[in-house]
Amino acid sequence: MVEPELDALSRYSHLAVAVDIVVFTLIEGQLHVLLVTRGIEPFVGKLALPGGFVLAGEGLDAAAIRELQEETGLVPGIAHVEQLRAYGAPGRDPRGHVLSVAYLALAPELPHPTAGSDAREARWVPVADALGLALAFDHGQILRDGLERARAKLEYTSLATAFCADEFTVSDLRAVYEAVWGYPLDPRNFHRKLTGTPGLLVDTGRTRRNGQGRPASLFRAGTIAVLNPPLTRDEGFARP
Amino acid sequence: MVEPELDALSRYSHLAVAVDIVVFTLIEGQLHVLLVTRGIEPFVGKLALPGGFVLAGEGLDAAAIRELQEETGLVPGIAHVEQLRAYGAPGRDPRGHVLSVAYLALAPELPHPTAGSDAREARWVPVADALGLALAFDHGQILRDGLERARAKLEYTSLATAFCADEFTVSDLRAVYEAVWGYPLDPRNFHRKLTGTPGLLVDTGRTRRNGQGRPASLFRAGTIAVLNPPLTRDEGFARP
DNA sequence: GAGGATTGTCGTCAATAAGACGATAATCCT
DNA sequence: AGGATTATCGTCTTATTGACGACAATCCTC
Repeated sequence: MVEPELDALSRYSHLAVAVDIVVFTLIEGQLHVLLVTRGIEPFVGKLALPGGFVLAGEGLDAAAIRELQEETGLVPGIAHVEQLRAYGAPGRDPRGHVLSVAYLALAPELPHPTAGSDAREARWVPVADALGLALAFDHGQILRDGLERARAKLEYTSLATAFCADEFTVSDLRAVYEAVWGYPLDPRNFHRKLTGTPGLLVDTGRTRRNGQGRPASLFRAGTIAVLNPPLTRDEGFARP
Repeated sequence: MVEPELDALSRYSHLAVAVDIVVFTLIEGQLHVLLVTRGIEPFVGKLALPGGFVLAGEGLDAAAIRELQEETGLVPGIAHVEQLRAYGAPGRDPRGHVLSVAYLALAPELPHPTAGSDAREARWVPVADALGLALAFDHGQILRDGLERARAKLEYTSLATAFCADEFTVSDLRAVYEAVWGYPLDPRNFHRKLTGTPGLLVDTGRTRRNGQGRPASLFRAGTIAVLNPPLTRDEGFARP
């Protein structure tokens, strides 16, 4: 195709660009996703992923982080944020052609679970429930893609630590895996694998009492971000 | 943020949206990427990835496939095409804010390697060379991301077959892995792994003579698209 | 404060898969 | 015919996993 003149760029600006964010966190051992109730058309009253339009001159990552902060009050640096992919089917927004760049964010359990800075109500919904709801736009698909990305990256990265506080126990980590993958793991083999990967966990030397049972050693994330060989999950066992 | 009125969508259309495609193919056992020489500003004369602006009402995948067809004459269905990710840093295009959705395409060796339908010259460049060139825009980064995606997906999918013709030998497949990963694999272990994964390859019963040596059995791709367990690559061995 | 319940950690054993590499098969070349 | 070349099968060793026993260190209850 022929490219535009220098000043004719706006001839090709027929798409609005938005970001939508799949924010996961763990609440009482259960995986939750942040959803907002839409206050305006289209899809008034329906649940949707938090998001909004990219502002002029704003980068995509910046827009995602800004929206995340507006919806949750999350300070950048606490959560892990990465781009998922772009969704641009022509009919996905009834108002017109809107391209959405979806992001995946993982956060530790937050002190204030809900804090909407604008009119929309935001709340944490168990992922198992959210998957059964009819979300606005193609947000159901985006949620499924985000969940699959999170599940896959737990296999071969240290991403699970993004769900944990600065210091955590091996059981904390295992709870993350069990919540995201949806089935229980053997505590002994999990412990062997995670502590046996050099550079993954750094032992603080201290322990933490969890109500009952023997106190667990406290770790913080090490420098290694890649698990090689990976921690394979049992395909076909994930709870929908 | 506050959302626009129904008819105010254009207030948020300040980005132009383009697609850029990383097309890989194998030519004489070497991995090549399709690059075009830019005919207009900015970056006149520089090499860039093929791509162009998304047309009004056009989906992203459709735009990528259209551009791919315009540049290479590739018929949809022959090549594997998947979205890579979106690139939207404000300064990546000197003309203004342009969001690019990058795609990765893998094609078997084509009869007509170069066929530009417009003024730009397109040609296959060995990836080893392309990585050392200063490409236009952030296309160097996109190329590196595309290469990493291809390398990673060979590990756990049957994607290598996308580089091969309809029928192929185990050696053909191994040549794909060696070209993409950049180092040699043991023919015996590779053969055992690939033929030992049920459902991955379907034996046609026929063989093919390759100049010298014993004729090789001809296979076609089976129904299994995921390798479990994966074929792990040797990290830190890849040739740049 | 003794015993049981609970949770964390270490160890053992068998099954599986991968890396190294010998050996044979089926072709081409000279 | 003999050597070179490529394909395929087999063997051995080692690394990793999955299943599960055993012990350690705490809490709870009587």
